[in-house]
Amino acid sequence: MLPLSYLREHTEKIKEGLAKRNFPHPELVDKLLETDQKRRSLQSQLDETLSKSNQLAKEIGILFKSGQDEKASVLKSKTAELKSTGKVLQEQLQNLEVALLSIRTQIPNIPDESVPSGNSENDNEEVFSAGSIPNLKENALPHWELAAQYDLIDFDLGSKITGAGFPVYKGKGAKLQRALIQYFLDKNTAAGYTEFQVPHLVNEDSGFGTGQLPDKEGQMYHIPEDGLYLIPTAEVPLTNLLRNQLLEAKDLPICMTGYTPCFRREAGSYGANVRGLNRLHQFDKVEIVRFEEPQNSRAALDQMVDHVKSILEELELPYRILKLCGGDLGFTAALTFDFEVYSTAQKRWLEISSISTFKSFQSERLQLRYKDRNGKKQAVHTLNGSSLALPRVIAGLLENHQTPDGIKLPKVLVPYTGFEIIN
RNA sequence: AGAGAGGUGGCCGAGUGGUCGAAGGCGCACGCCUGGAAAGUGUGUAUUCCGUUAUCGCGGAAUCGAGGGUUCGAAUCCCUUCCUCUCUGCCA
Repeated sequence: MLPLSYLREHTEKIKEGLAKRNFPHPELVDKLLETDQKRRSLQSQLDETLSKSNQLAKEIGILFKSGQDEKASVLKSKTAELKSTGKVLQEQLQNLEVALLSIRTQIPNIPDESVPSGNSENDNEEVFSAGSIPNLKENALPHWELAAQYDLIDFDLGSKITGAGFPVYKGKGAKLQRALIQYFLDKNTAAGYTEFQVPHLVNEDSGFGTGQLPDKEGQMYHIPEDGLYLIPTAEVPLTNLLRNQLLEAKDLPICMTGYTPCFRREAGSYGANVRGLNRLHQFDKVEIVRFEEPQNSRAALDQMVDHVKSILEELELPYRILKLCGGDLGFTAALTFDFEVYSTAQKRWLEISSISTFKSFQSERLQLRYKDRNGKKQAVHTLNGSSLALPRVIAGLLENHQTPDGIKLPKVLVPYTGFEIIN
C-alpha cells in the first residue's frame, strides 16, 4: 500500500511508475486522491462536531455537580442535534474509509527506478549466469522419470490420498528433502538469519498484512470455519511477526529464516508446466526475510542475491539471474531478482528463487514503523526471498547430475544425506 | 468442549459514570549533585488522524484487547468477539 502523503506529493511519479508495469487502471490514482480529499474534509467536520459535544458535556457535568439541574437540562436538549449530525458524519466517514482502503489495496507498488520496462517475462533482463549446462546424452531424462526410476517420489500415491499436486516422497527422496531443508537453514543462520518455526495457518489480518488478501484470496486454501488460511509461503507468518509495531533504529536490521511447507491452490494451471515437480499444491521452502532501514534496503537486497548465489554454486547447478521487468513484477514488489535453474532434460529455465524488496509497501499494510536516529517515525523496508524452494532444486539436481551410474549429489549435501549417489 | 477470573501506557499497577490519556511505582532520557559513579534530586517520557506552521510547536479528534450499544458524558454499565489464566473434560 502506498503512503497517502507520498501519493499526494508525487502523483506524477506514481503514474509513471504504474505505467512502467502496464497497470491497467491508472485512473484509480485520481480516484484515490479525490476520495482522500473528501475523507479529510469530512474528518474535519466530524472533529468539529465532536469538539462541540465534548464541550457541552463538560459544562453539563459542572452544572449538575453544582446543583444547577435546570440549566443542565437546557443544555442537554441542545446536544441532540449535534449528536445526530455526528452520527451521520461518522457513518459517512466510515464508508469513505472503506472505499479509500479498497482503492488503495488495488494499486500495486511502484517499480524501482532500475526496473526495466517491458510487458512480460520475455522482457526480463539477464544480469548474471553461472555454471555450465552439462552436455547430457540424447536420452537424458526429465526429473519425473528419474524420480520414478529411483523410487524417490510417488505422484500417484499423493493423488490417491489427497489429489494432484501433492507428491509423496520416499526413501532417498524423502531423505534428500530433509537434507536440503537442514542445509538451507544452516546456510541461512550462518549468514546471520535467525531461525523461526511458525504456524502454517494464519488469520485474515496476516493475509492482508503481506498483501495476499483481499486480491489473491482464491490462491490460498481457506478454512472458513476458523477464519484461517494455509500459508502460501513463510513470508506471510514471518513478516507478520512484526505487524503493528513501532521499532527503534537500533533494532534494525532484523533477519529471519524459516522452513515451512507452502500451500497454493494454483487454480488455472495446466499442461506441461505442471508436470512433475514444476508446480505443486504443497511444497517445501526455506525463506529469508529482512527488515531494514530505507537507506540500507538496496544493499540488503544485493546481499540476499549474493547469498543465494553461493548456495546454488555449492549445489553445482547451472543458473542465471534475471531482473524482472515492470510487466512481470509482482503486485507488492518494487524490485525483484529471479533465480532460474536450467532444466537440462526439459530444456528450459525453472524459477527457483525470487528475491524482492517491497520498500515500504508491506509496512504500510502491516503498520510497521520505526523511529530513526532523529526520532522521526518512518516505514520499515521489508525484503524477502526463497533460500530455497525445494521441488525445483530437486528437479535441477536430478536432471543435471544424472549419470549412467545414478544421480551424483554435490559434495555439500553428502554430510546431510549420508549418501553420495542415488541409484 | 464446560465453569469461573481477567485483559489499563515500555513494564508493574490504581481507577466502577463527569475536566481520566489515565494516580503511584519501575524503567528510560536529559539536567543538578559527585573527582568519577552509586545514592539523592528536578524535569520529561504513548500512538494514530485532521488542521496550522519554514522549523520547534500549537489547536482539535480518536485510542484503557477489538467491534457495537446505553448516556449530555464511558477505562468504568450492557451486548458481541478475540486472547490469557484457574478448575473440569478430551487428547498427541
